[in-house]
Amino acid sequence: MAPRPMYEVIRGDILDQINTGILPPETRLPSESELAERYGVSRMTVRQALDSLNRERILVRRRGAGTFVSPSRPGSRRVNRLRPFRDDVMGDPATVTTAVLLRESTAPPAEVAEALGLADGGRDATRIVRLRTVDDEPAAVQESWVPSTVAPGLLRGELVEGSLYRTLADTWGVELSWADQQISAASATEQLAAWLSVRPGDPLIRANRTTHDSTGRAVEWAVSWTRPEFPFVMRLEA
Amino acid sequence: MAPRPMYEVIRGDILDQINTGILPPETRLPSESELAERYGVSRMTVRQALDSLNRERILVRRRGAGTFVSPSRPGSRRVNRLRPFRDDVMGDPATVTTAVLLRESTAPPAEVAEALGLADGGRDATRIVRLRTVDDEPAAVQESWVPSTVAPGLLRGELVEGSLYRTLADTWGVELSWADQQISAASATEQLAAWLSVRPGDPLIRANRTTHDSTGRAVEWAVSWTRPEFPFVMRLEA
DNA sequence: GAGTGGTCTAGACCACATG
DNA sequence: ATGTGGTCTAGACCACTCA
Repeated sequence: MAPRPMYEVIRGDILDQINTGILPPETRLPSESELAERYGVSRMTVRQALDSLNRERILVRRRGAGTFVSPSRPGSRRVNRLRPFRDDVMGDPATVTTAVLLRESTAPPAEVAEALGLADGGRDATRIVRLRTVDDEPAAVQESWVPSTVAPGLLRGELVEGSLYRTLADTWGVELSWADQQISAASATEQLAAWLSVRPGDPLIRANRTTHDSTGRAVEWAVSWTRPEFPFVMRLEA
Repeated sequence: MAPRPMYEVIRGDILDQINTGILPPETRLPSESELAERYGVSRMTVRQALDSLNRERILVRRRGAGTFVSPSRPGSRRVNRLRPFRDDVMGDPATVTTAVLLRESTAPPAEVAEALGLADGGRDATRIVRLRTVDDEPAAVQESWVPSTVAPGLLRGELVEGSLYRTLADTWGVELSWADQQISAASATEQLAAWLSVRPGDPLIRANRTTHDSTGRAVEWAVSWTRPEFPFVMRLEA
């Protein structure tokens, strides 16, 4: 028993036809009335499917003219989302690995302590430096700071699938909610160059962010250096 | 005559009541049937209003329970927006200037033509290279390609306040809608270094994007090089 | 003028949450 | 058991685009 609603079936059919190239970009779809007849449903049901695809910009609707496949390229992944590293990687990598380069418990530098809102008391935090590889290619080095008050014992336990976000959620019940992120550029230091298999001085994408949970508490401060071959992809909306 | 659709009227009423505090967070709204009766419309029309507010997370709907005002106040500022350069600059710069370094009409390279969806016919485009300064400091070089079919005559006219987006909107009625953007890093070439007052080889933020209008048509392909002192800031949501 | 999408109706049956 | 939202119908009139 999987009685999917008809509008989801129709939606899925259209999506398949777009992804397989049966419906190339700019193609006009059959009219609402024709689709309704073809599926044996009412026009309102067809509209539920078309409207949802229209809202996601996969289809473009023009009154009086018809419904068309959006001319945009299929790089349709949305990346302005807060989520684990591996979900942000473009394409379909076979393997995404994590190597922990360093893990220690220490007082964070002033800049980090301030971003995390750590007062004079309890300014202890866990620092984790990881190397992420994509298809055996070194892609990024990530340095994360998590206050001890958020995740006591993070120093010792295993990371769930190498993901700090998964670990915070599964082990400490931290509900990640939002992050403020800055993206810039930097030259590779000797150390970074060695880890990332580039030459010292080569350009890297530098990002830092402060991550908050659903209560608004800062739970992580992180900085990362990523090779330019692995750009940050995002969609901007008007 | 302002024949606004009824579902927009209902939507606006509810939004007003939320914003004025008449409907505080977590409050339950009247049921669909009751709202339908109150407004003298059918239930499907009420659903159009409630569904749209639900998609924006302003309302939360629970089957069998009711429709509620979302418990969290929406974050005040959205940052992942498509907008003119000066609106993206951090802080409160006194001056943001634009110098046009180059403007020509030519056939774009294959990569650009493909991104813009230009077929063999009519592959003419206008190329504009601009230097943006913030408080007299060179901040970014932007190179834009706009198909001649989108903005014929762009080669000659003035740019509205130095903004290509404003110009496209005001002069050609182009409604910008969304852009897919990639952010990476690159070393400054001799030319870029001279324009941006950095040394050749210094790291720069490299971004490229394809901008679409409300019909889904690609209207601009752009690449920019920005000094690391002017990072890209964004908010990530879970 | 013919066809399209945008809006709307007045019903219906269902799955689900709550008392 | 009652009421809620989720899905769906078989019509209708309108504004708009395009030939």
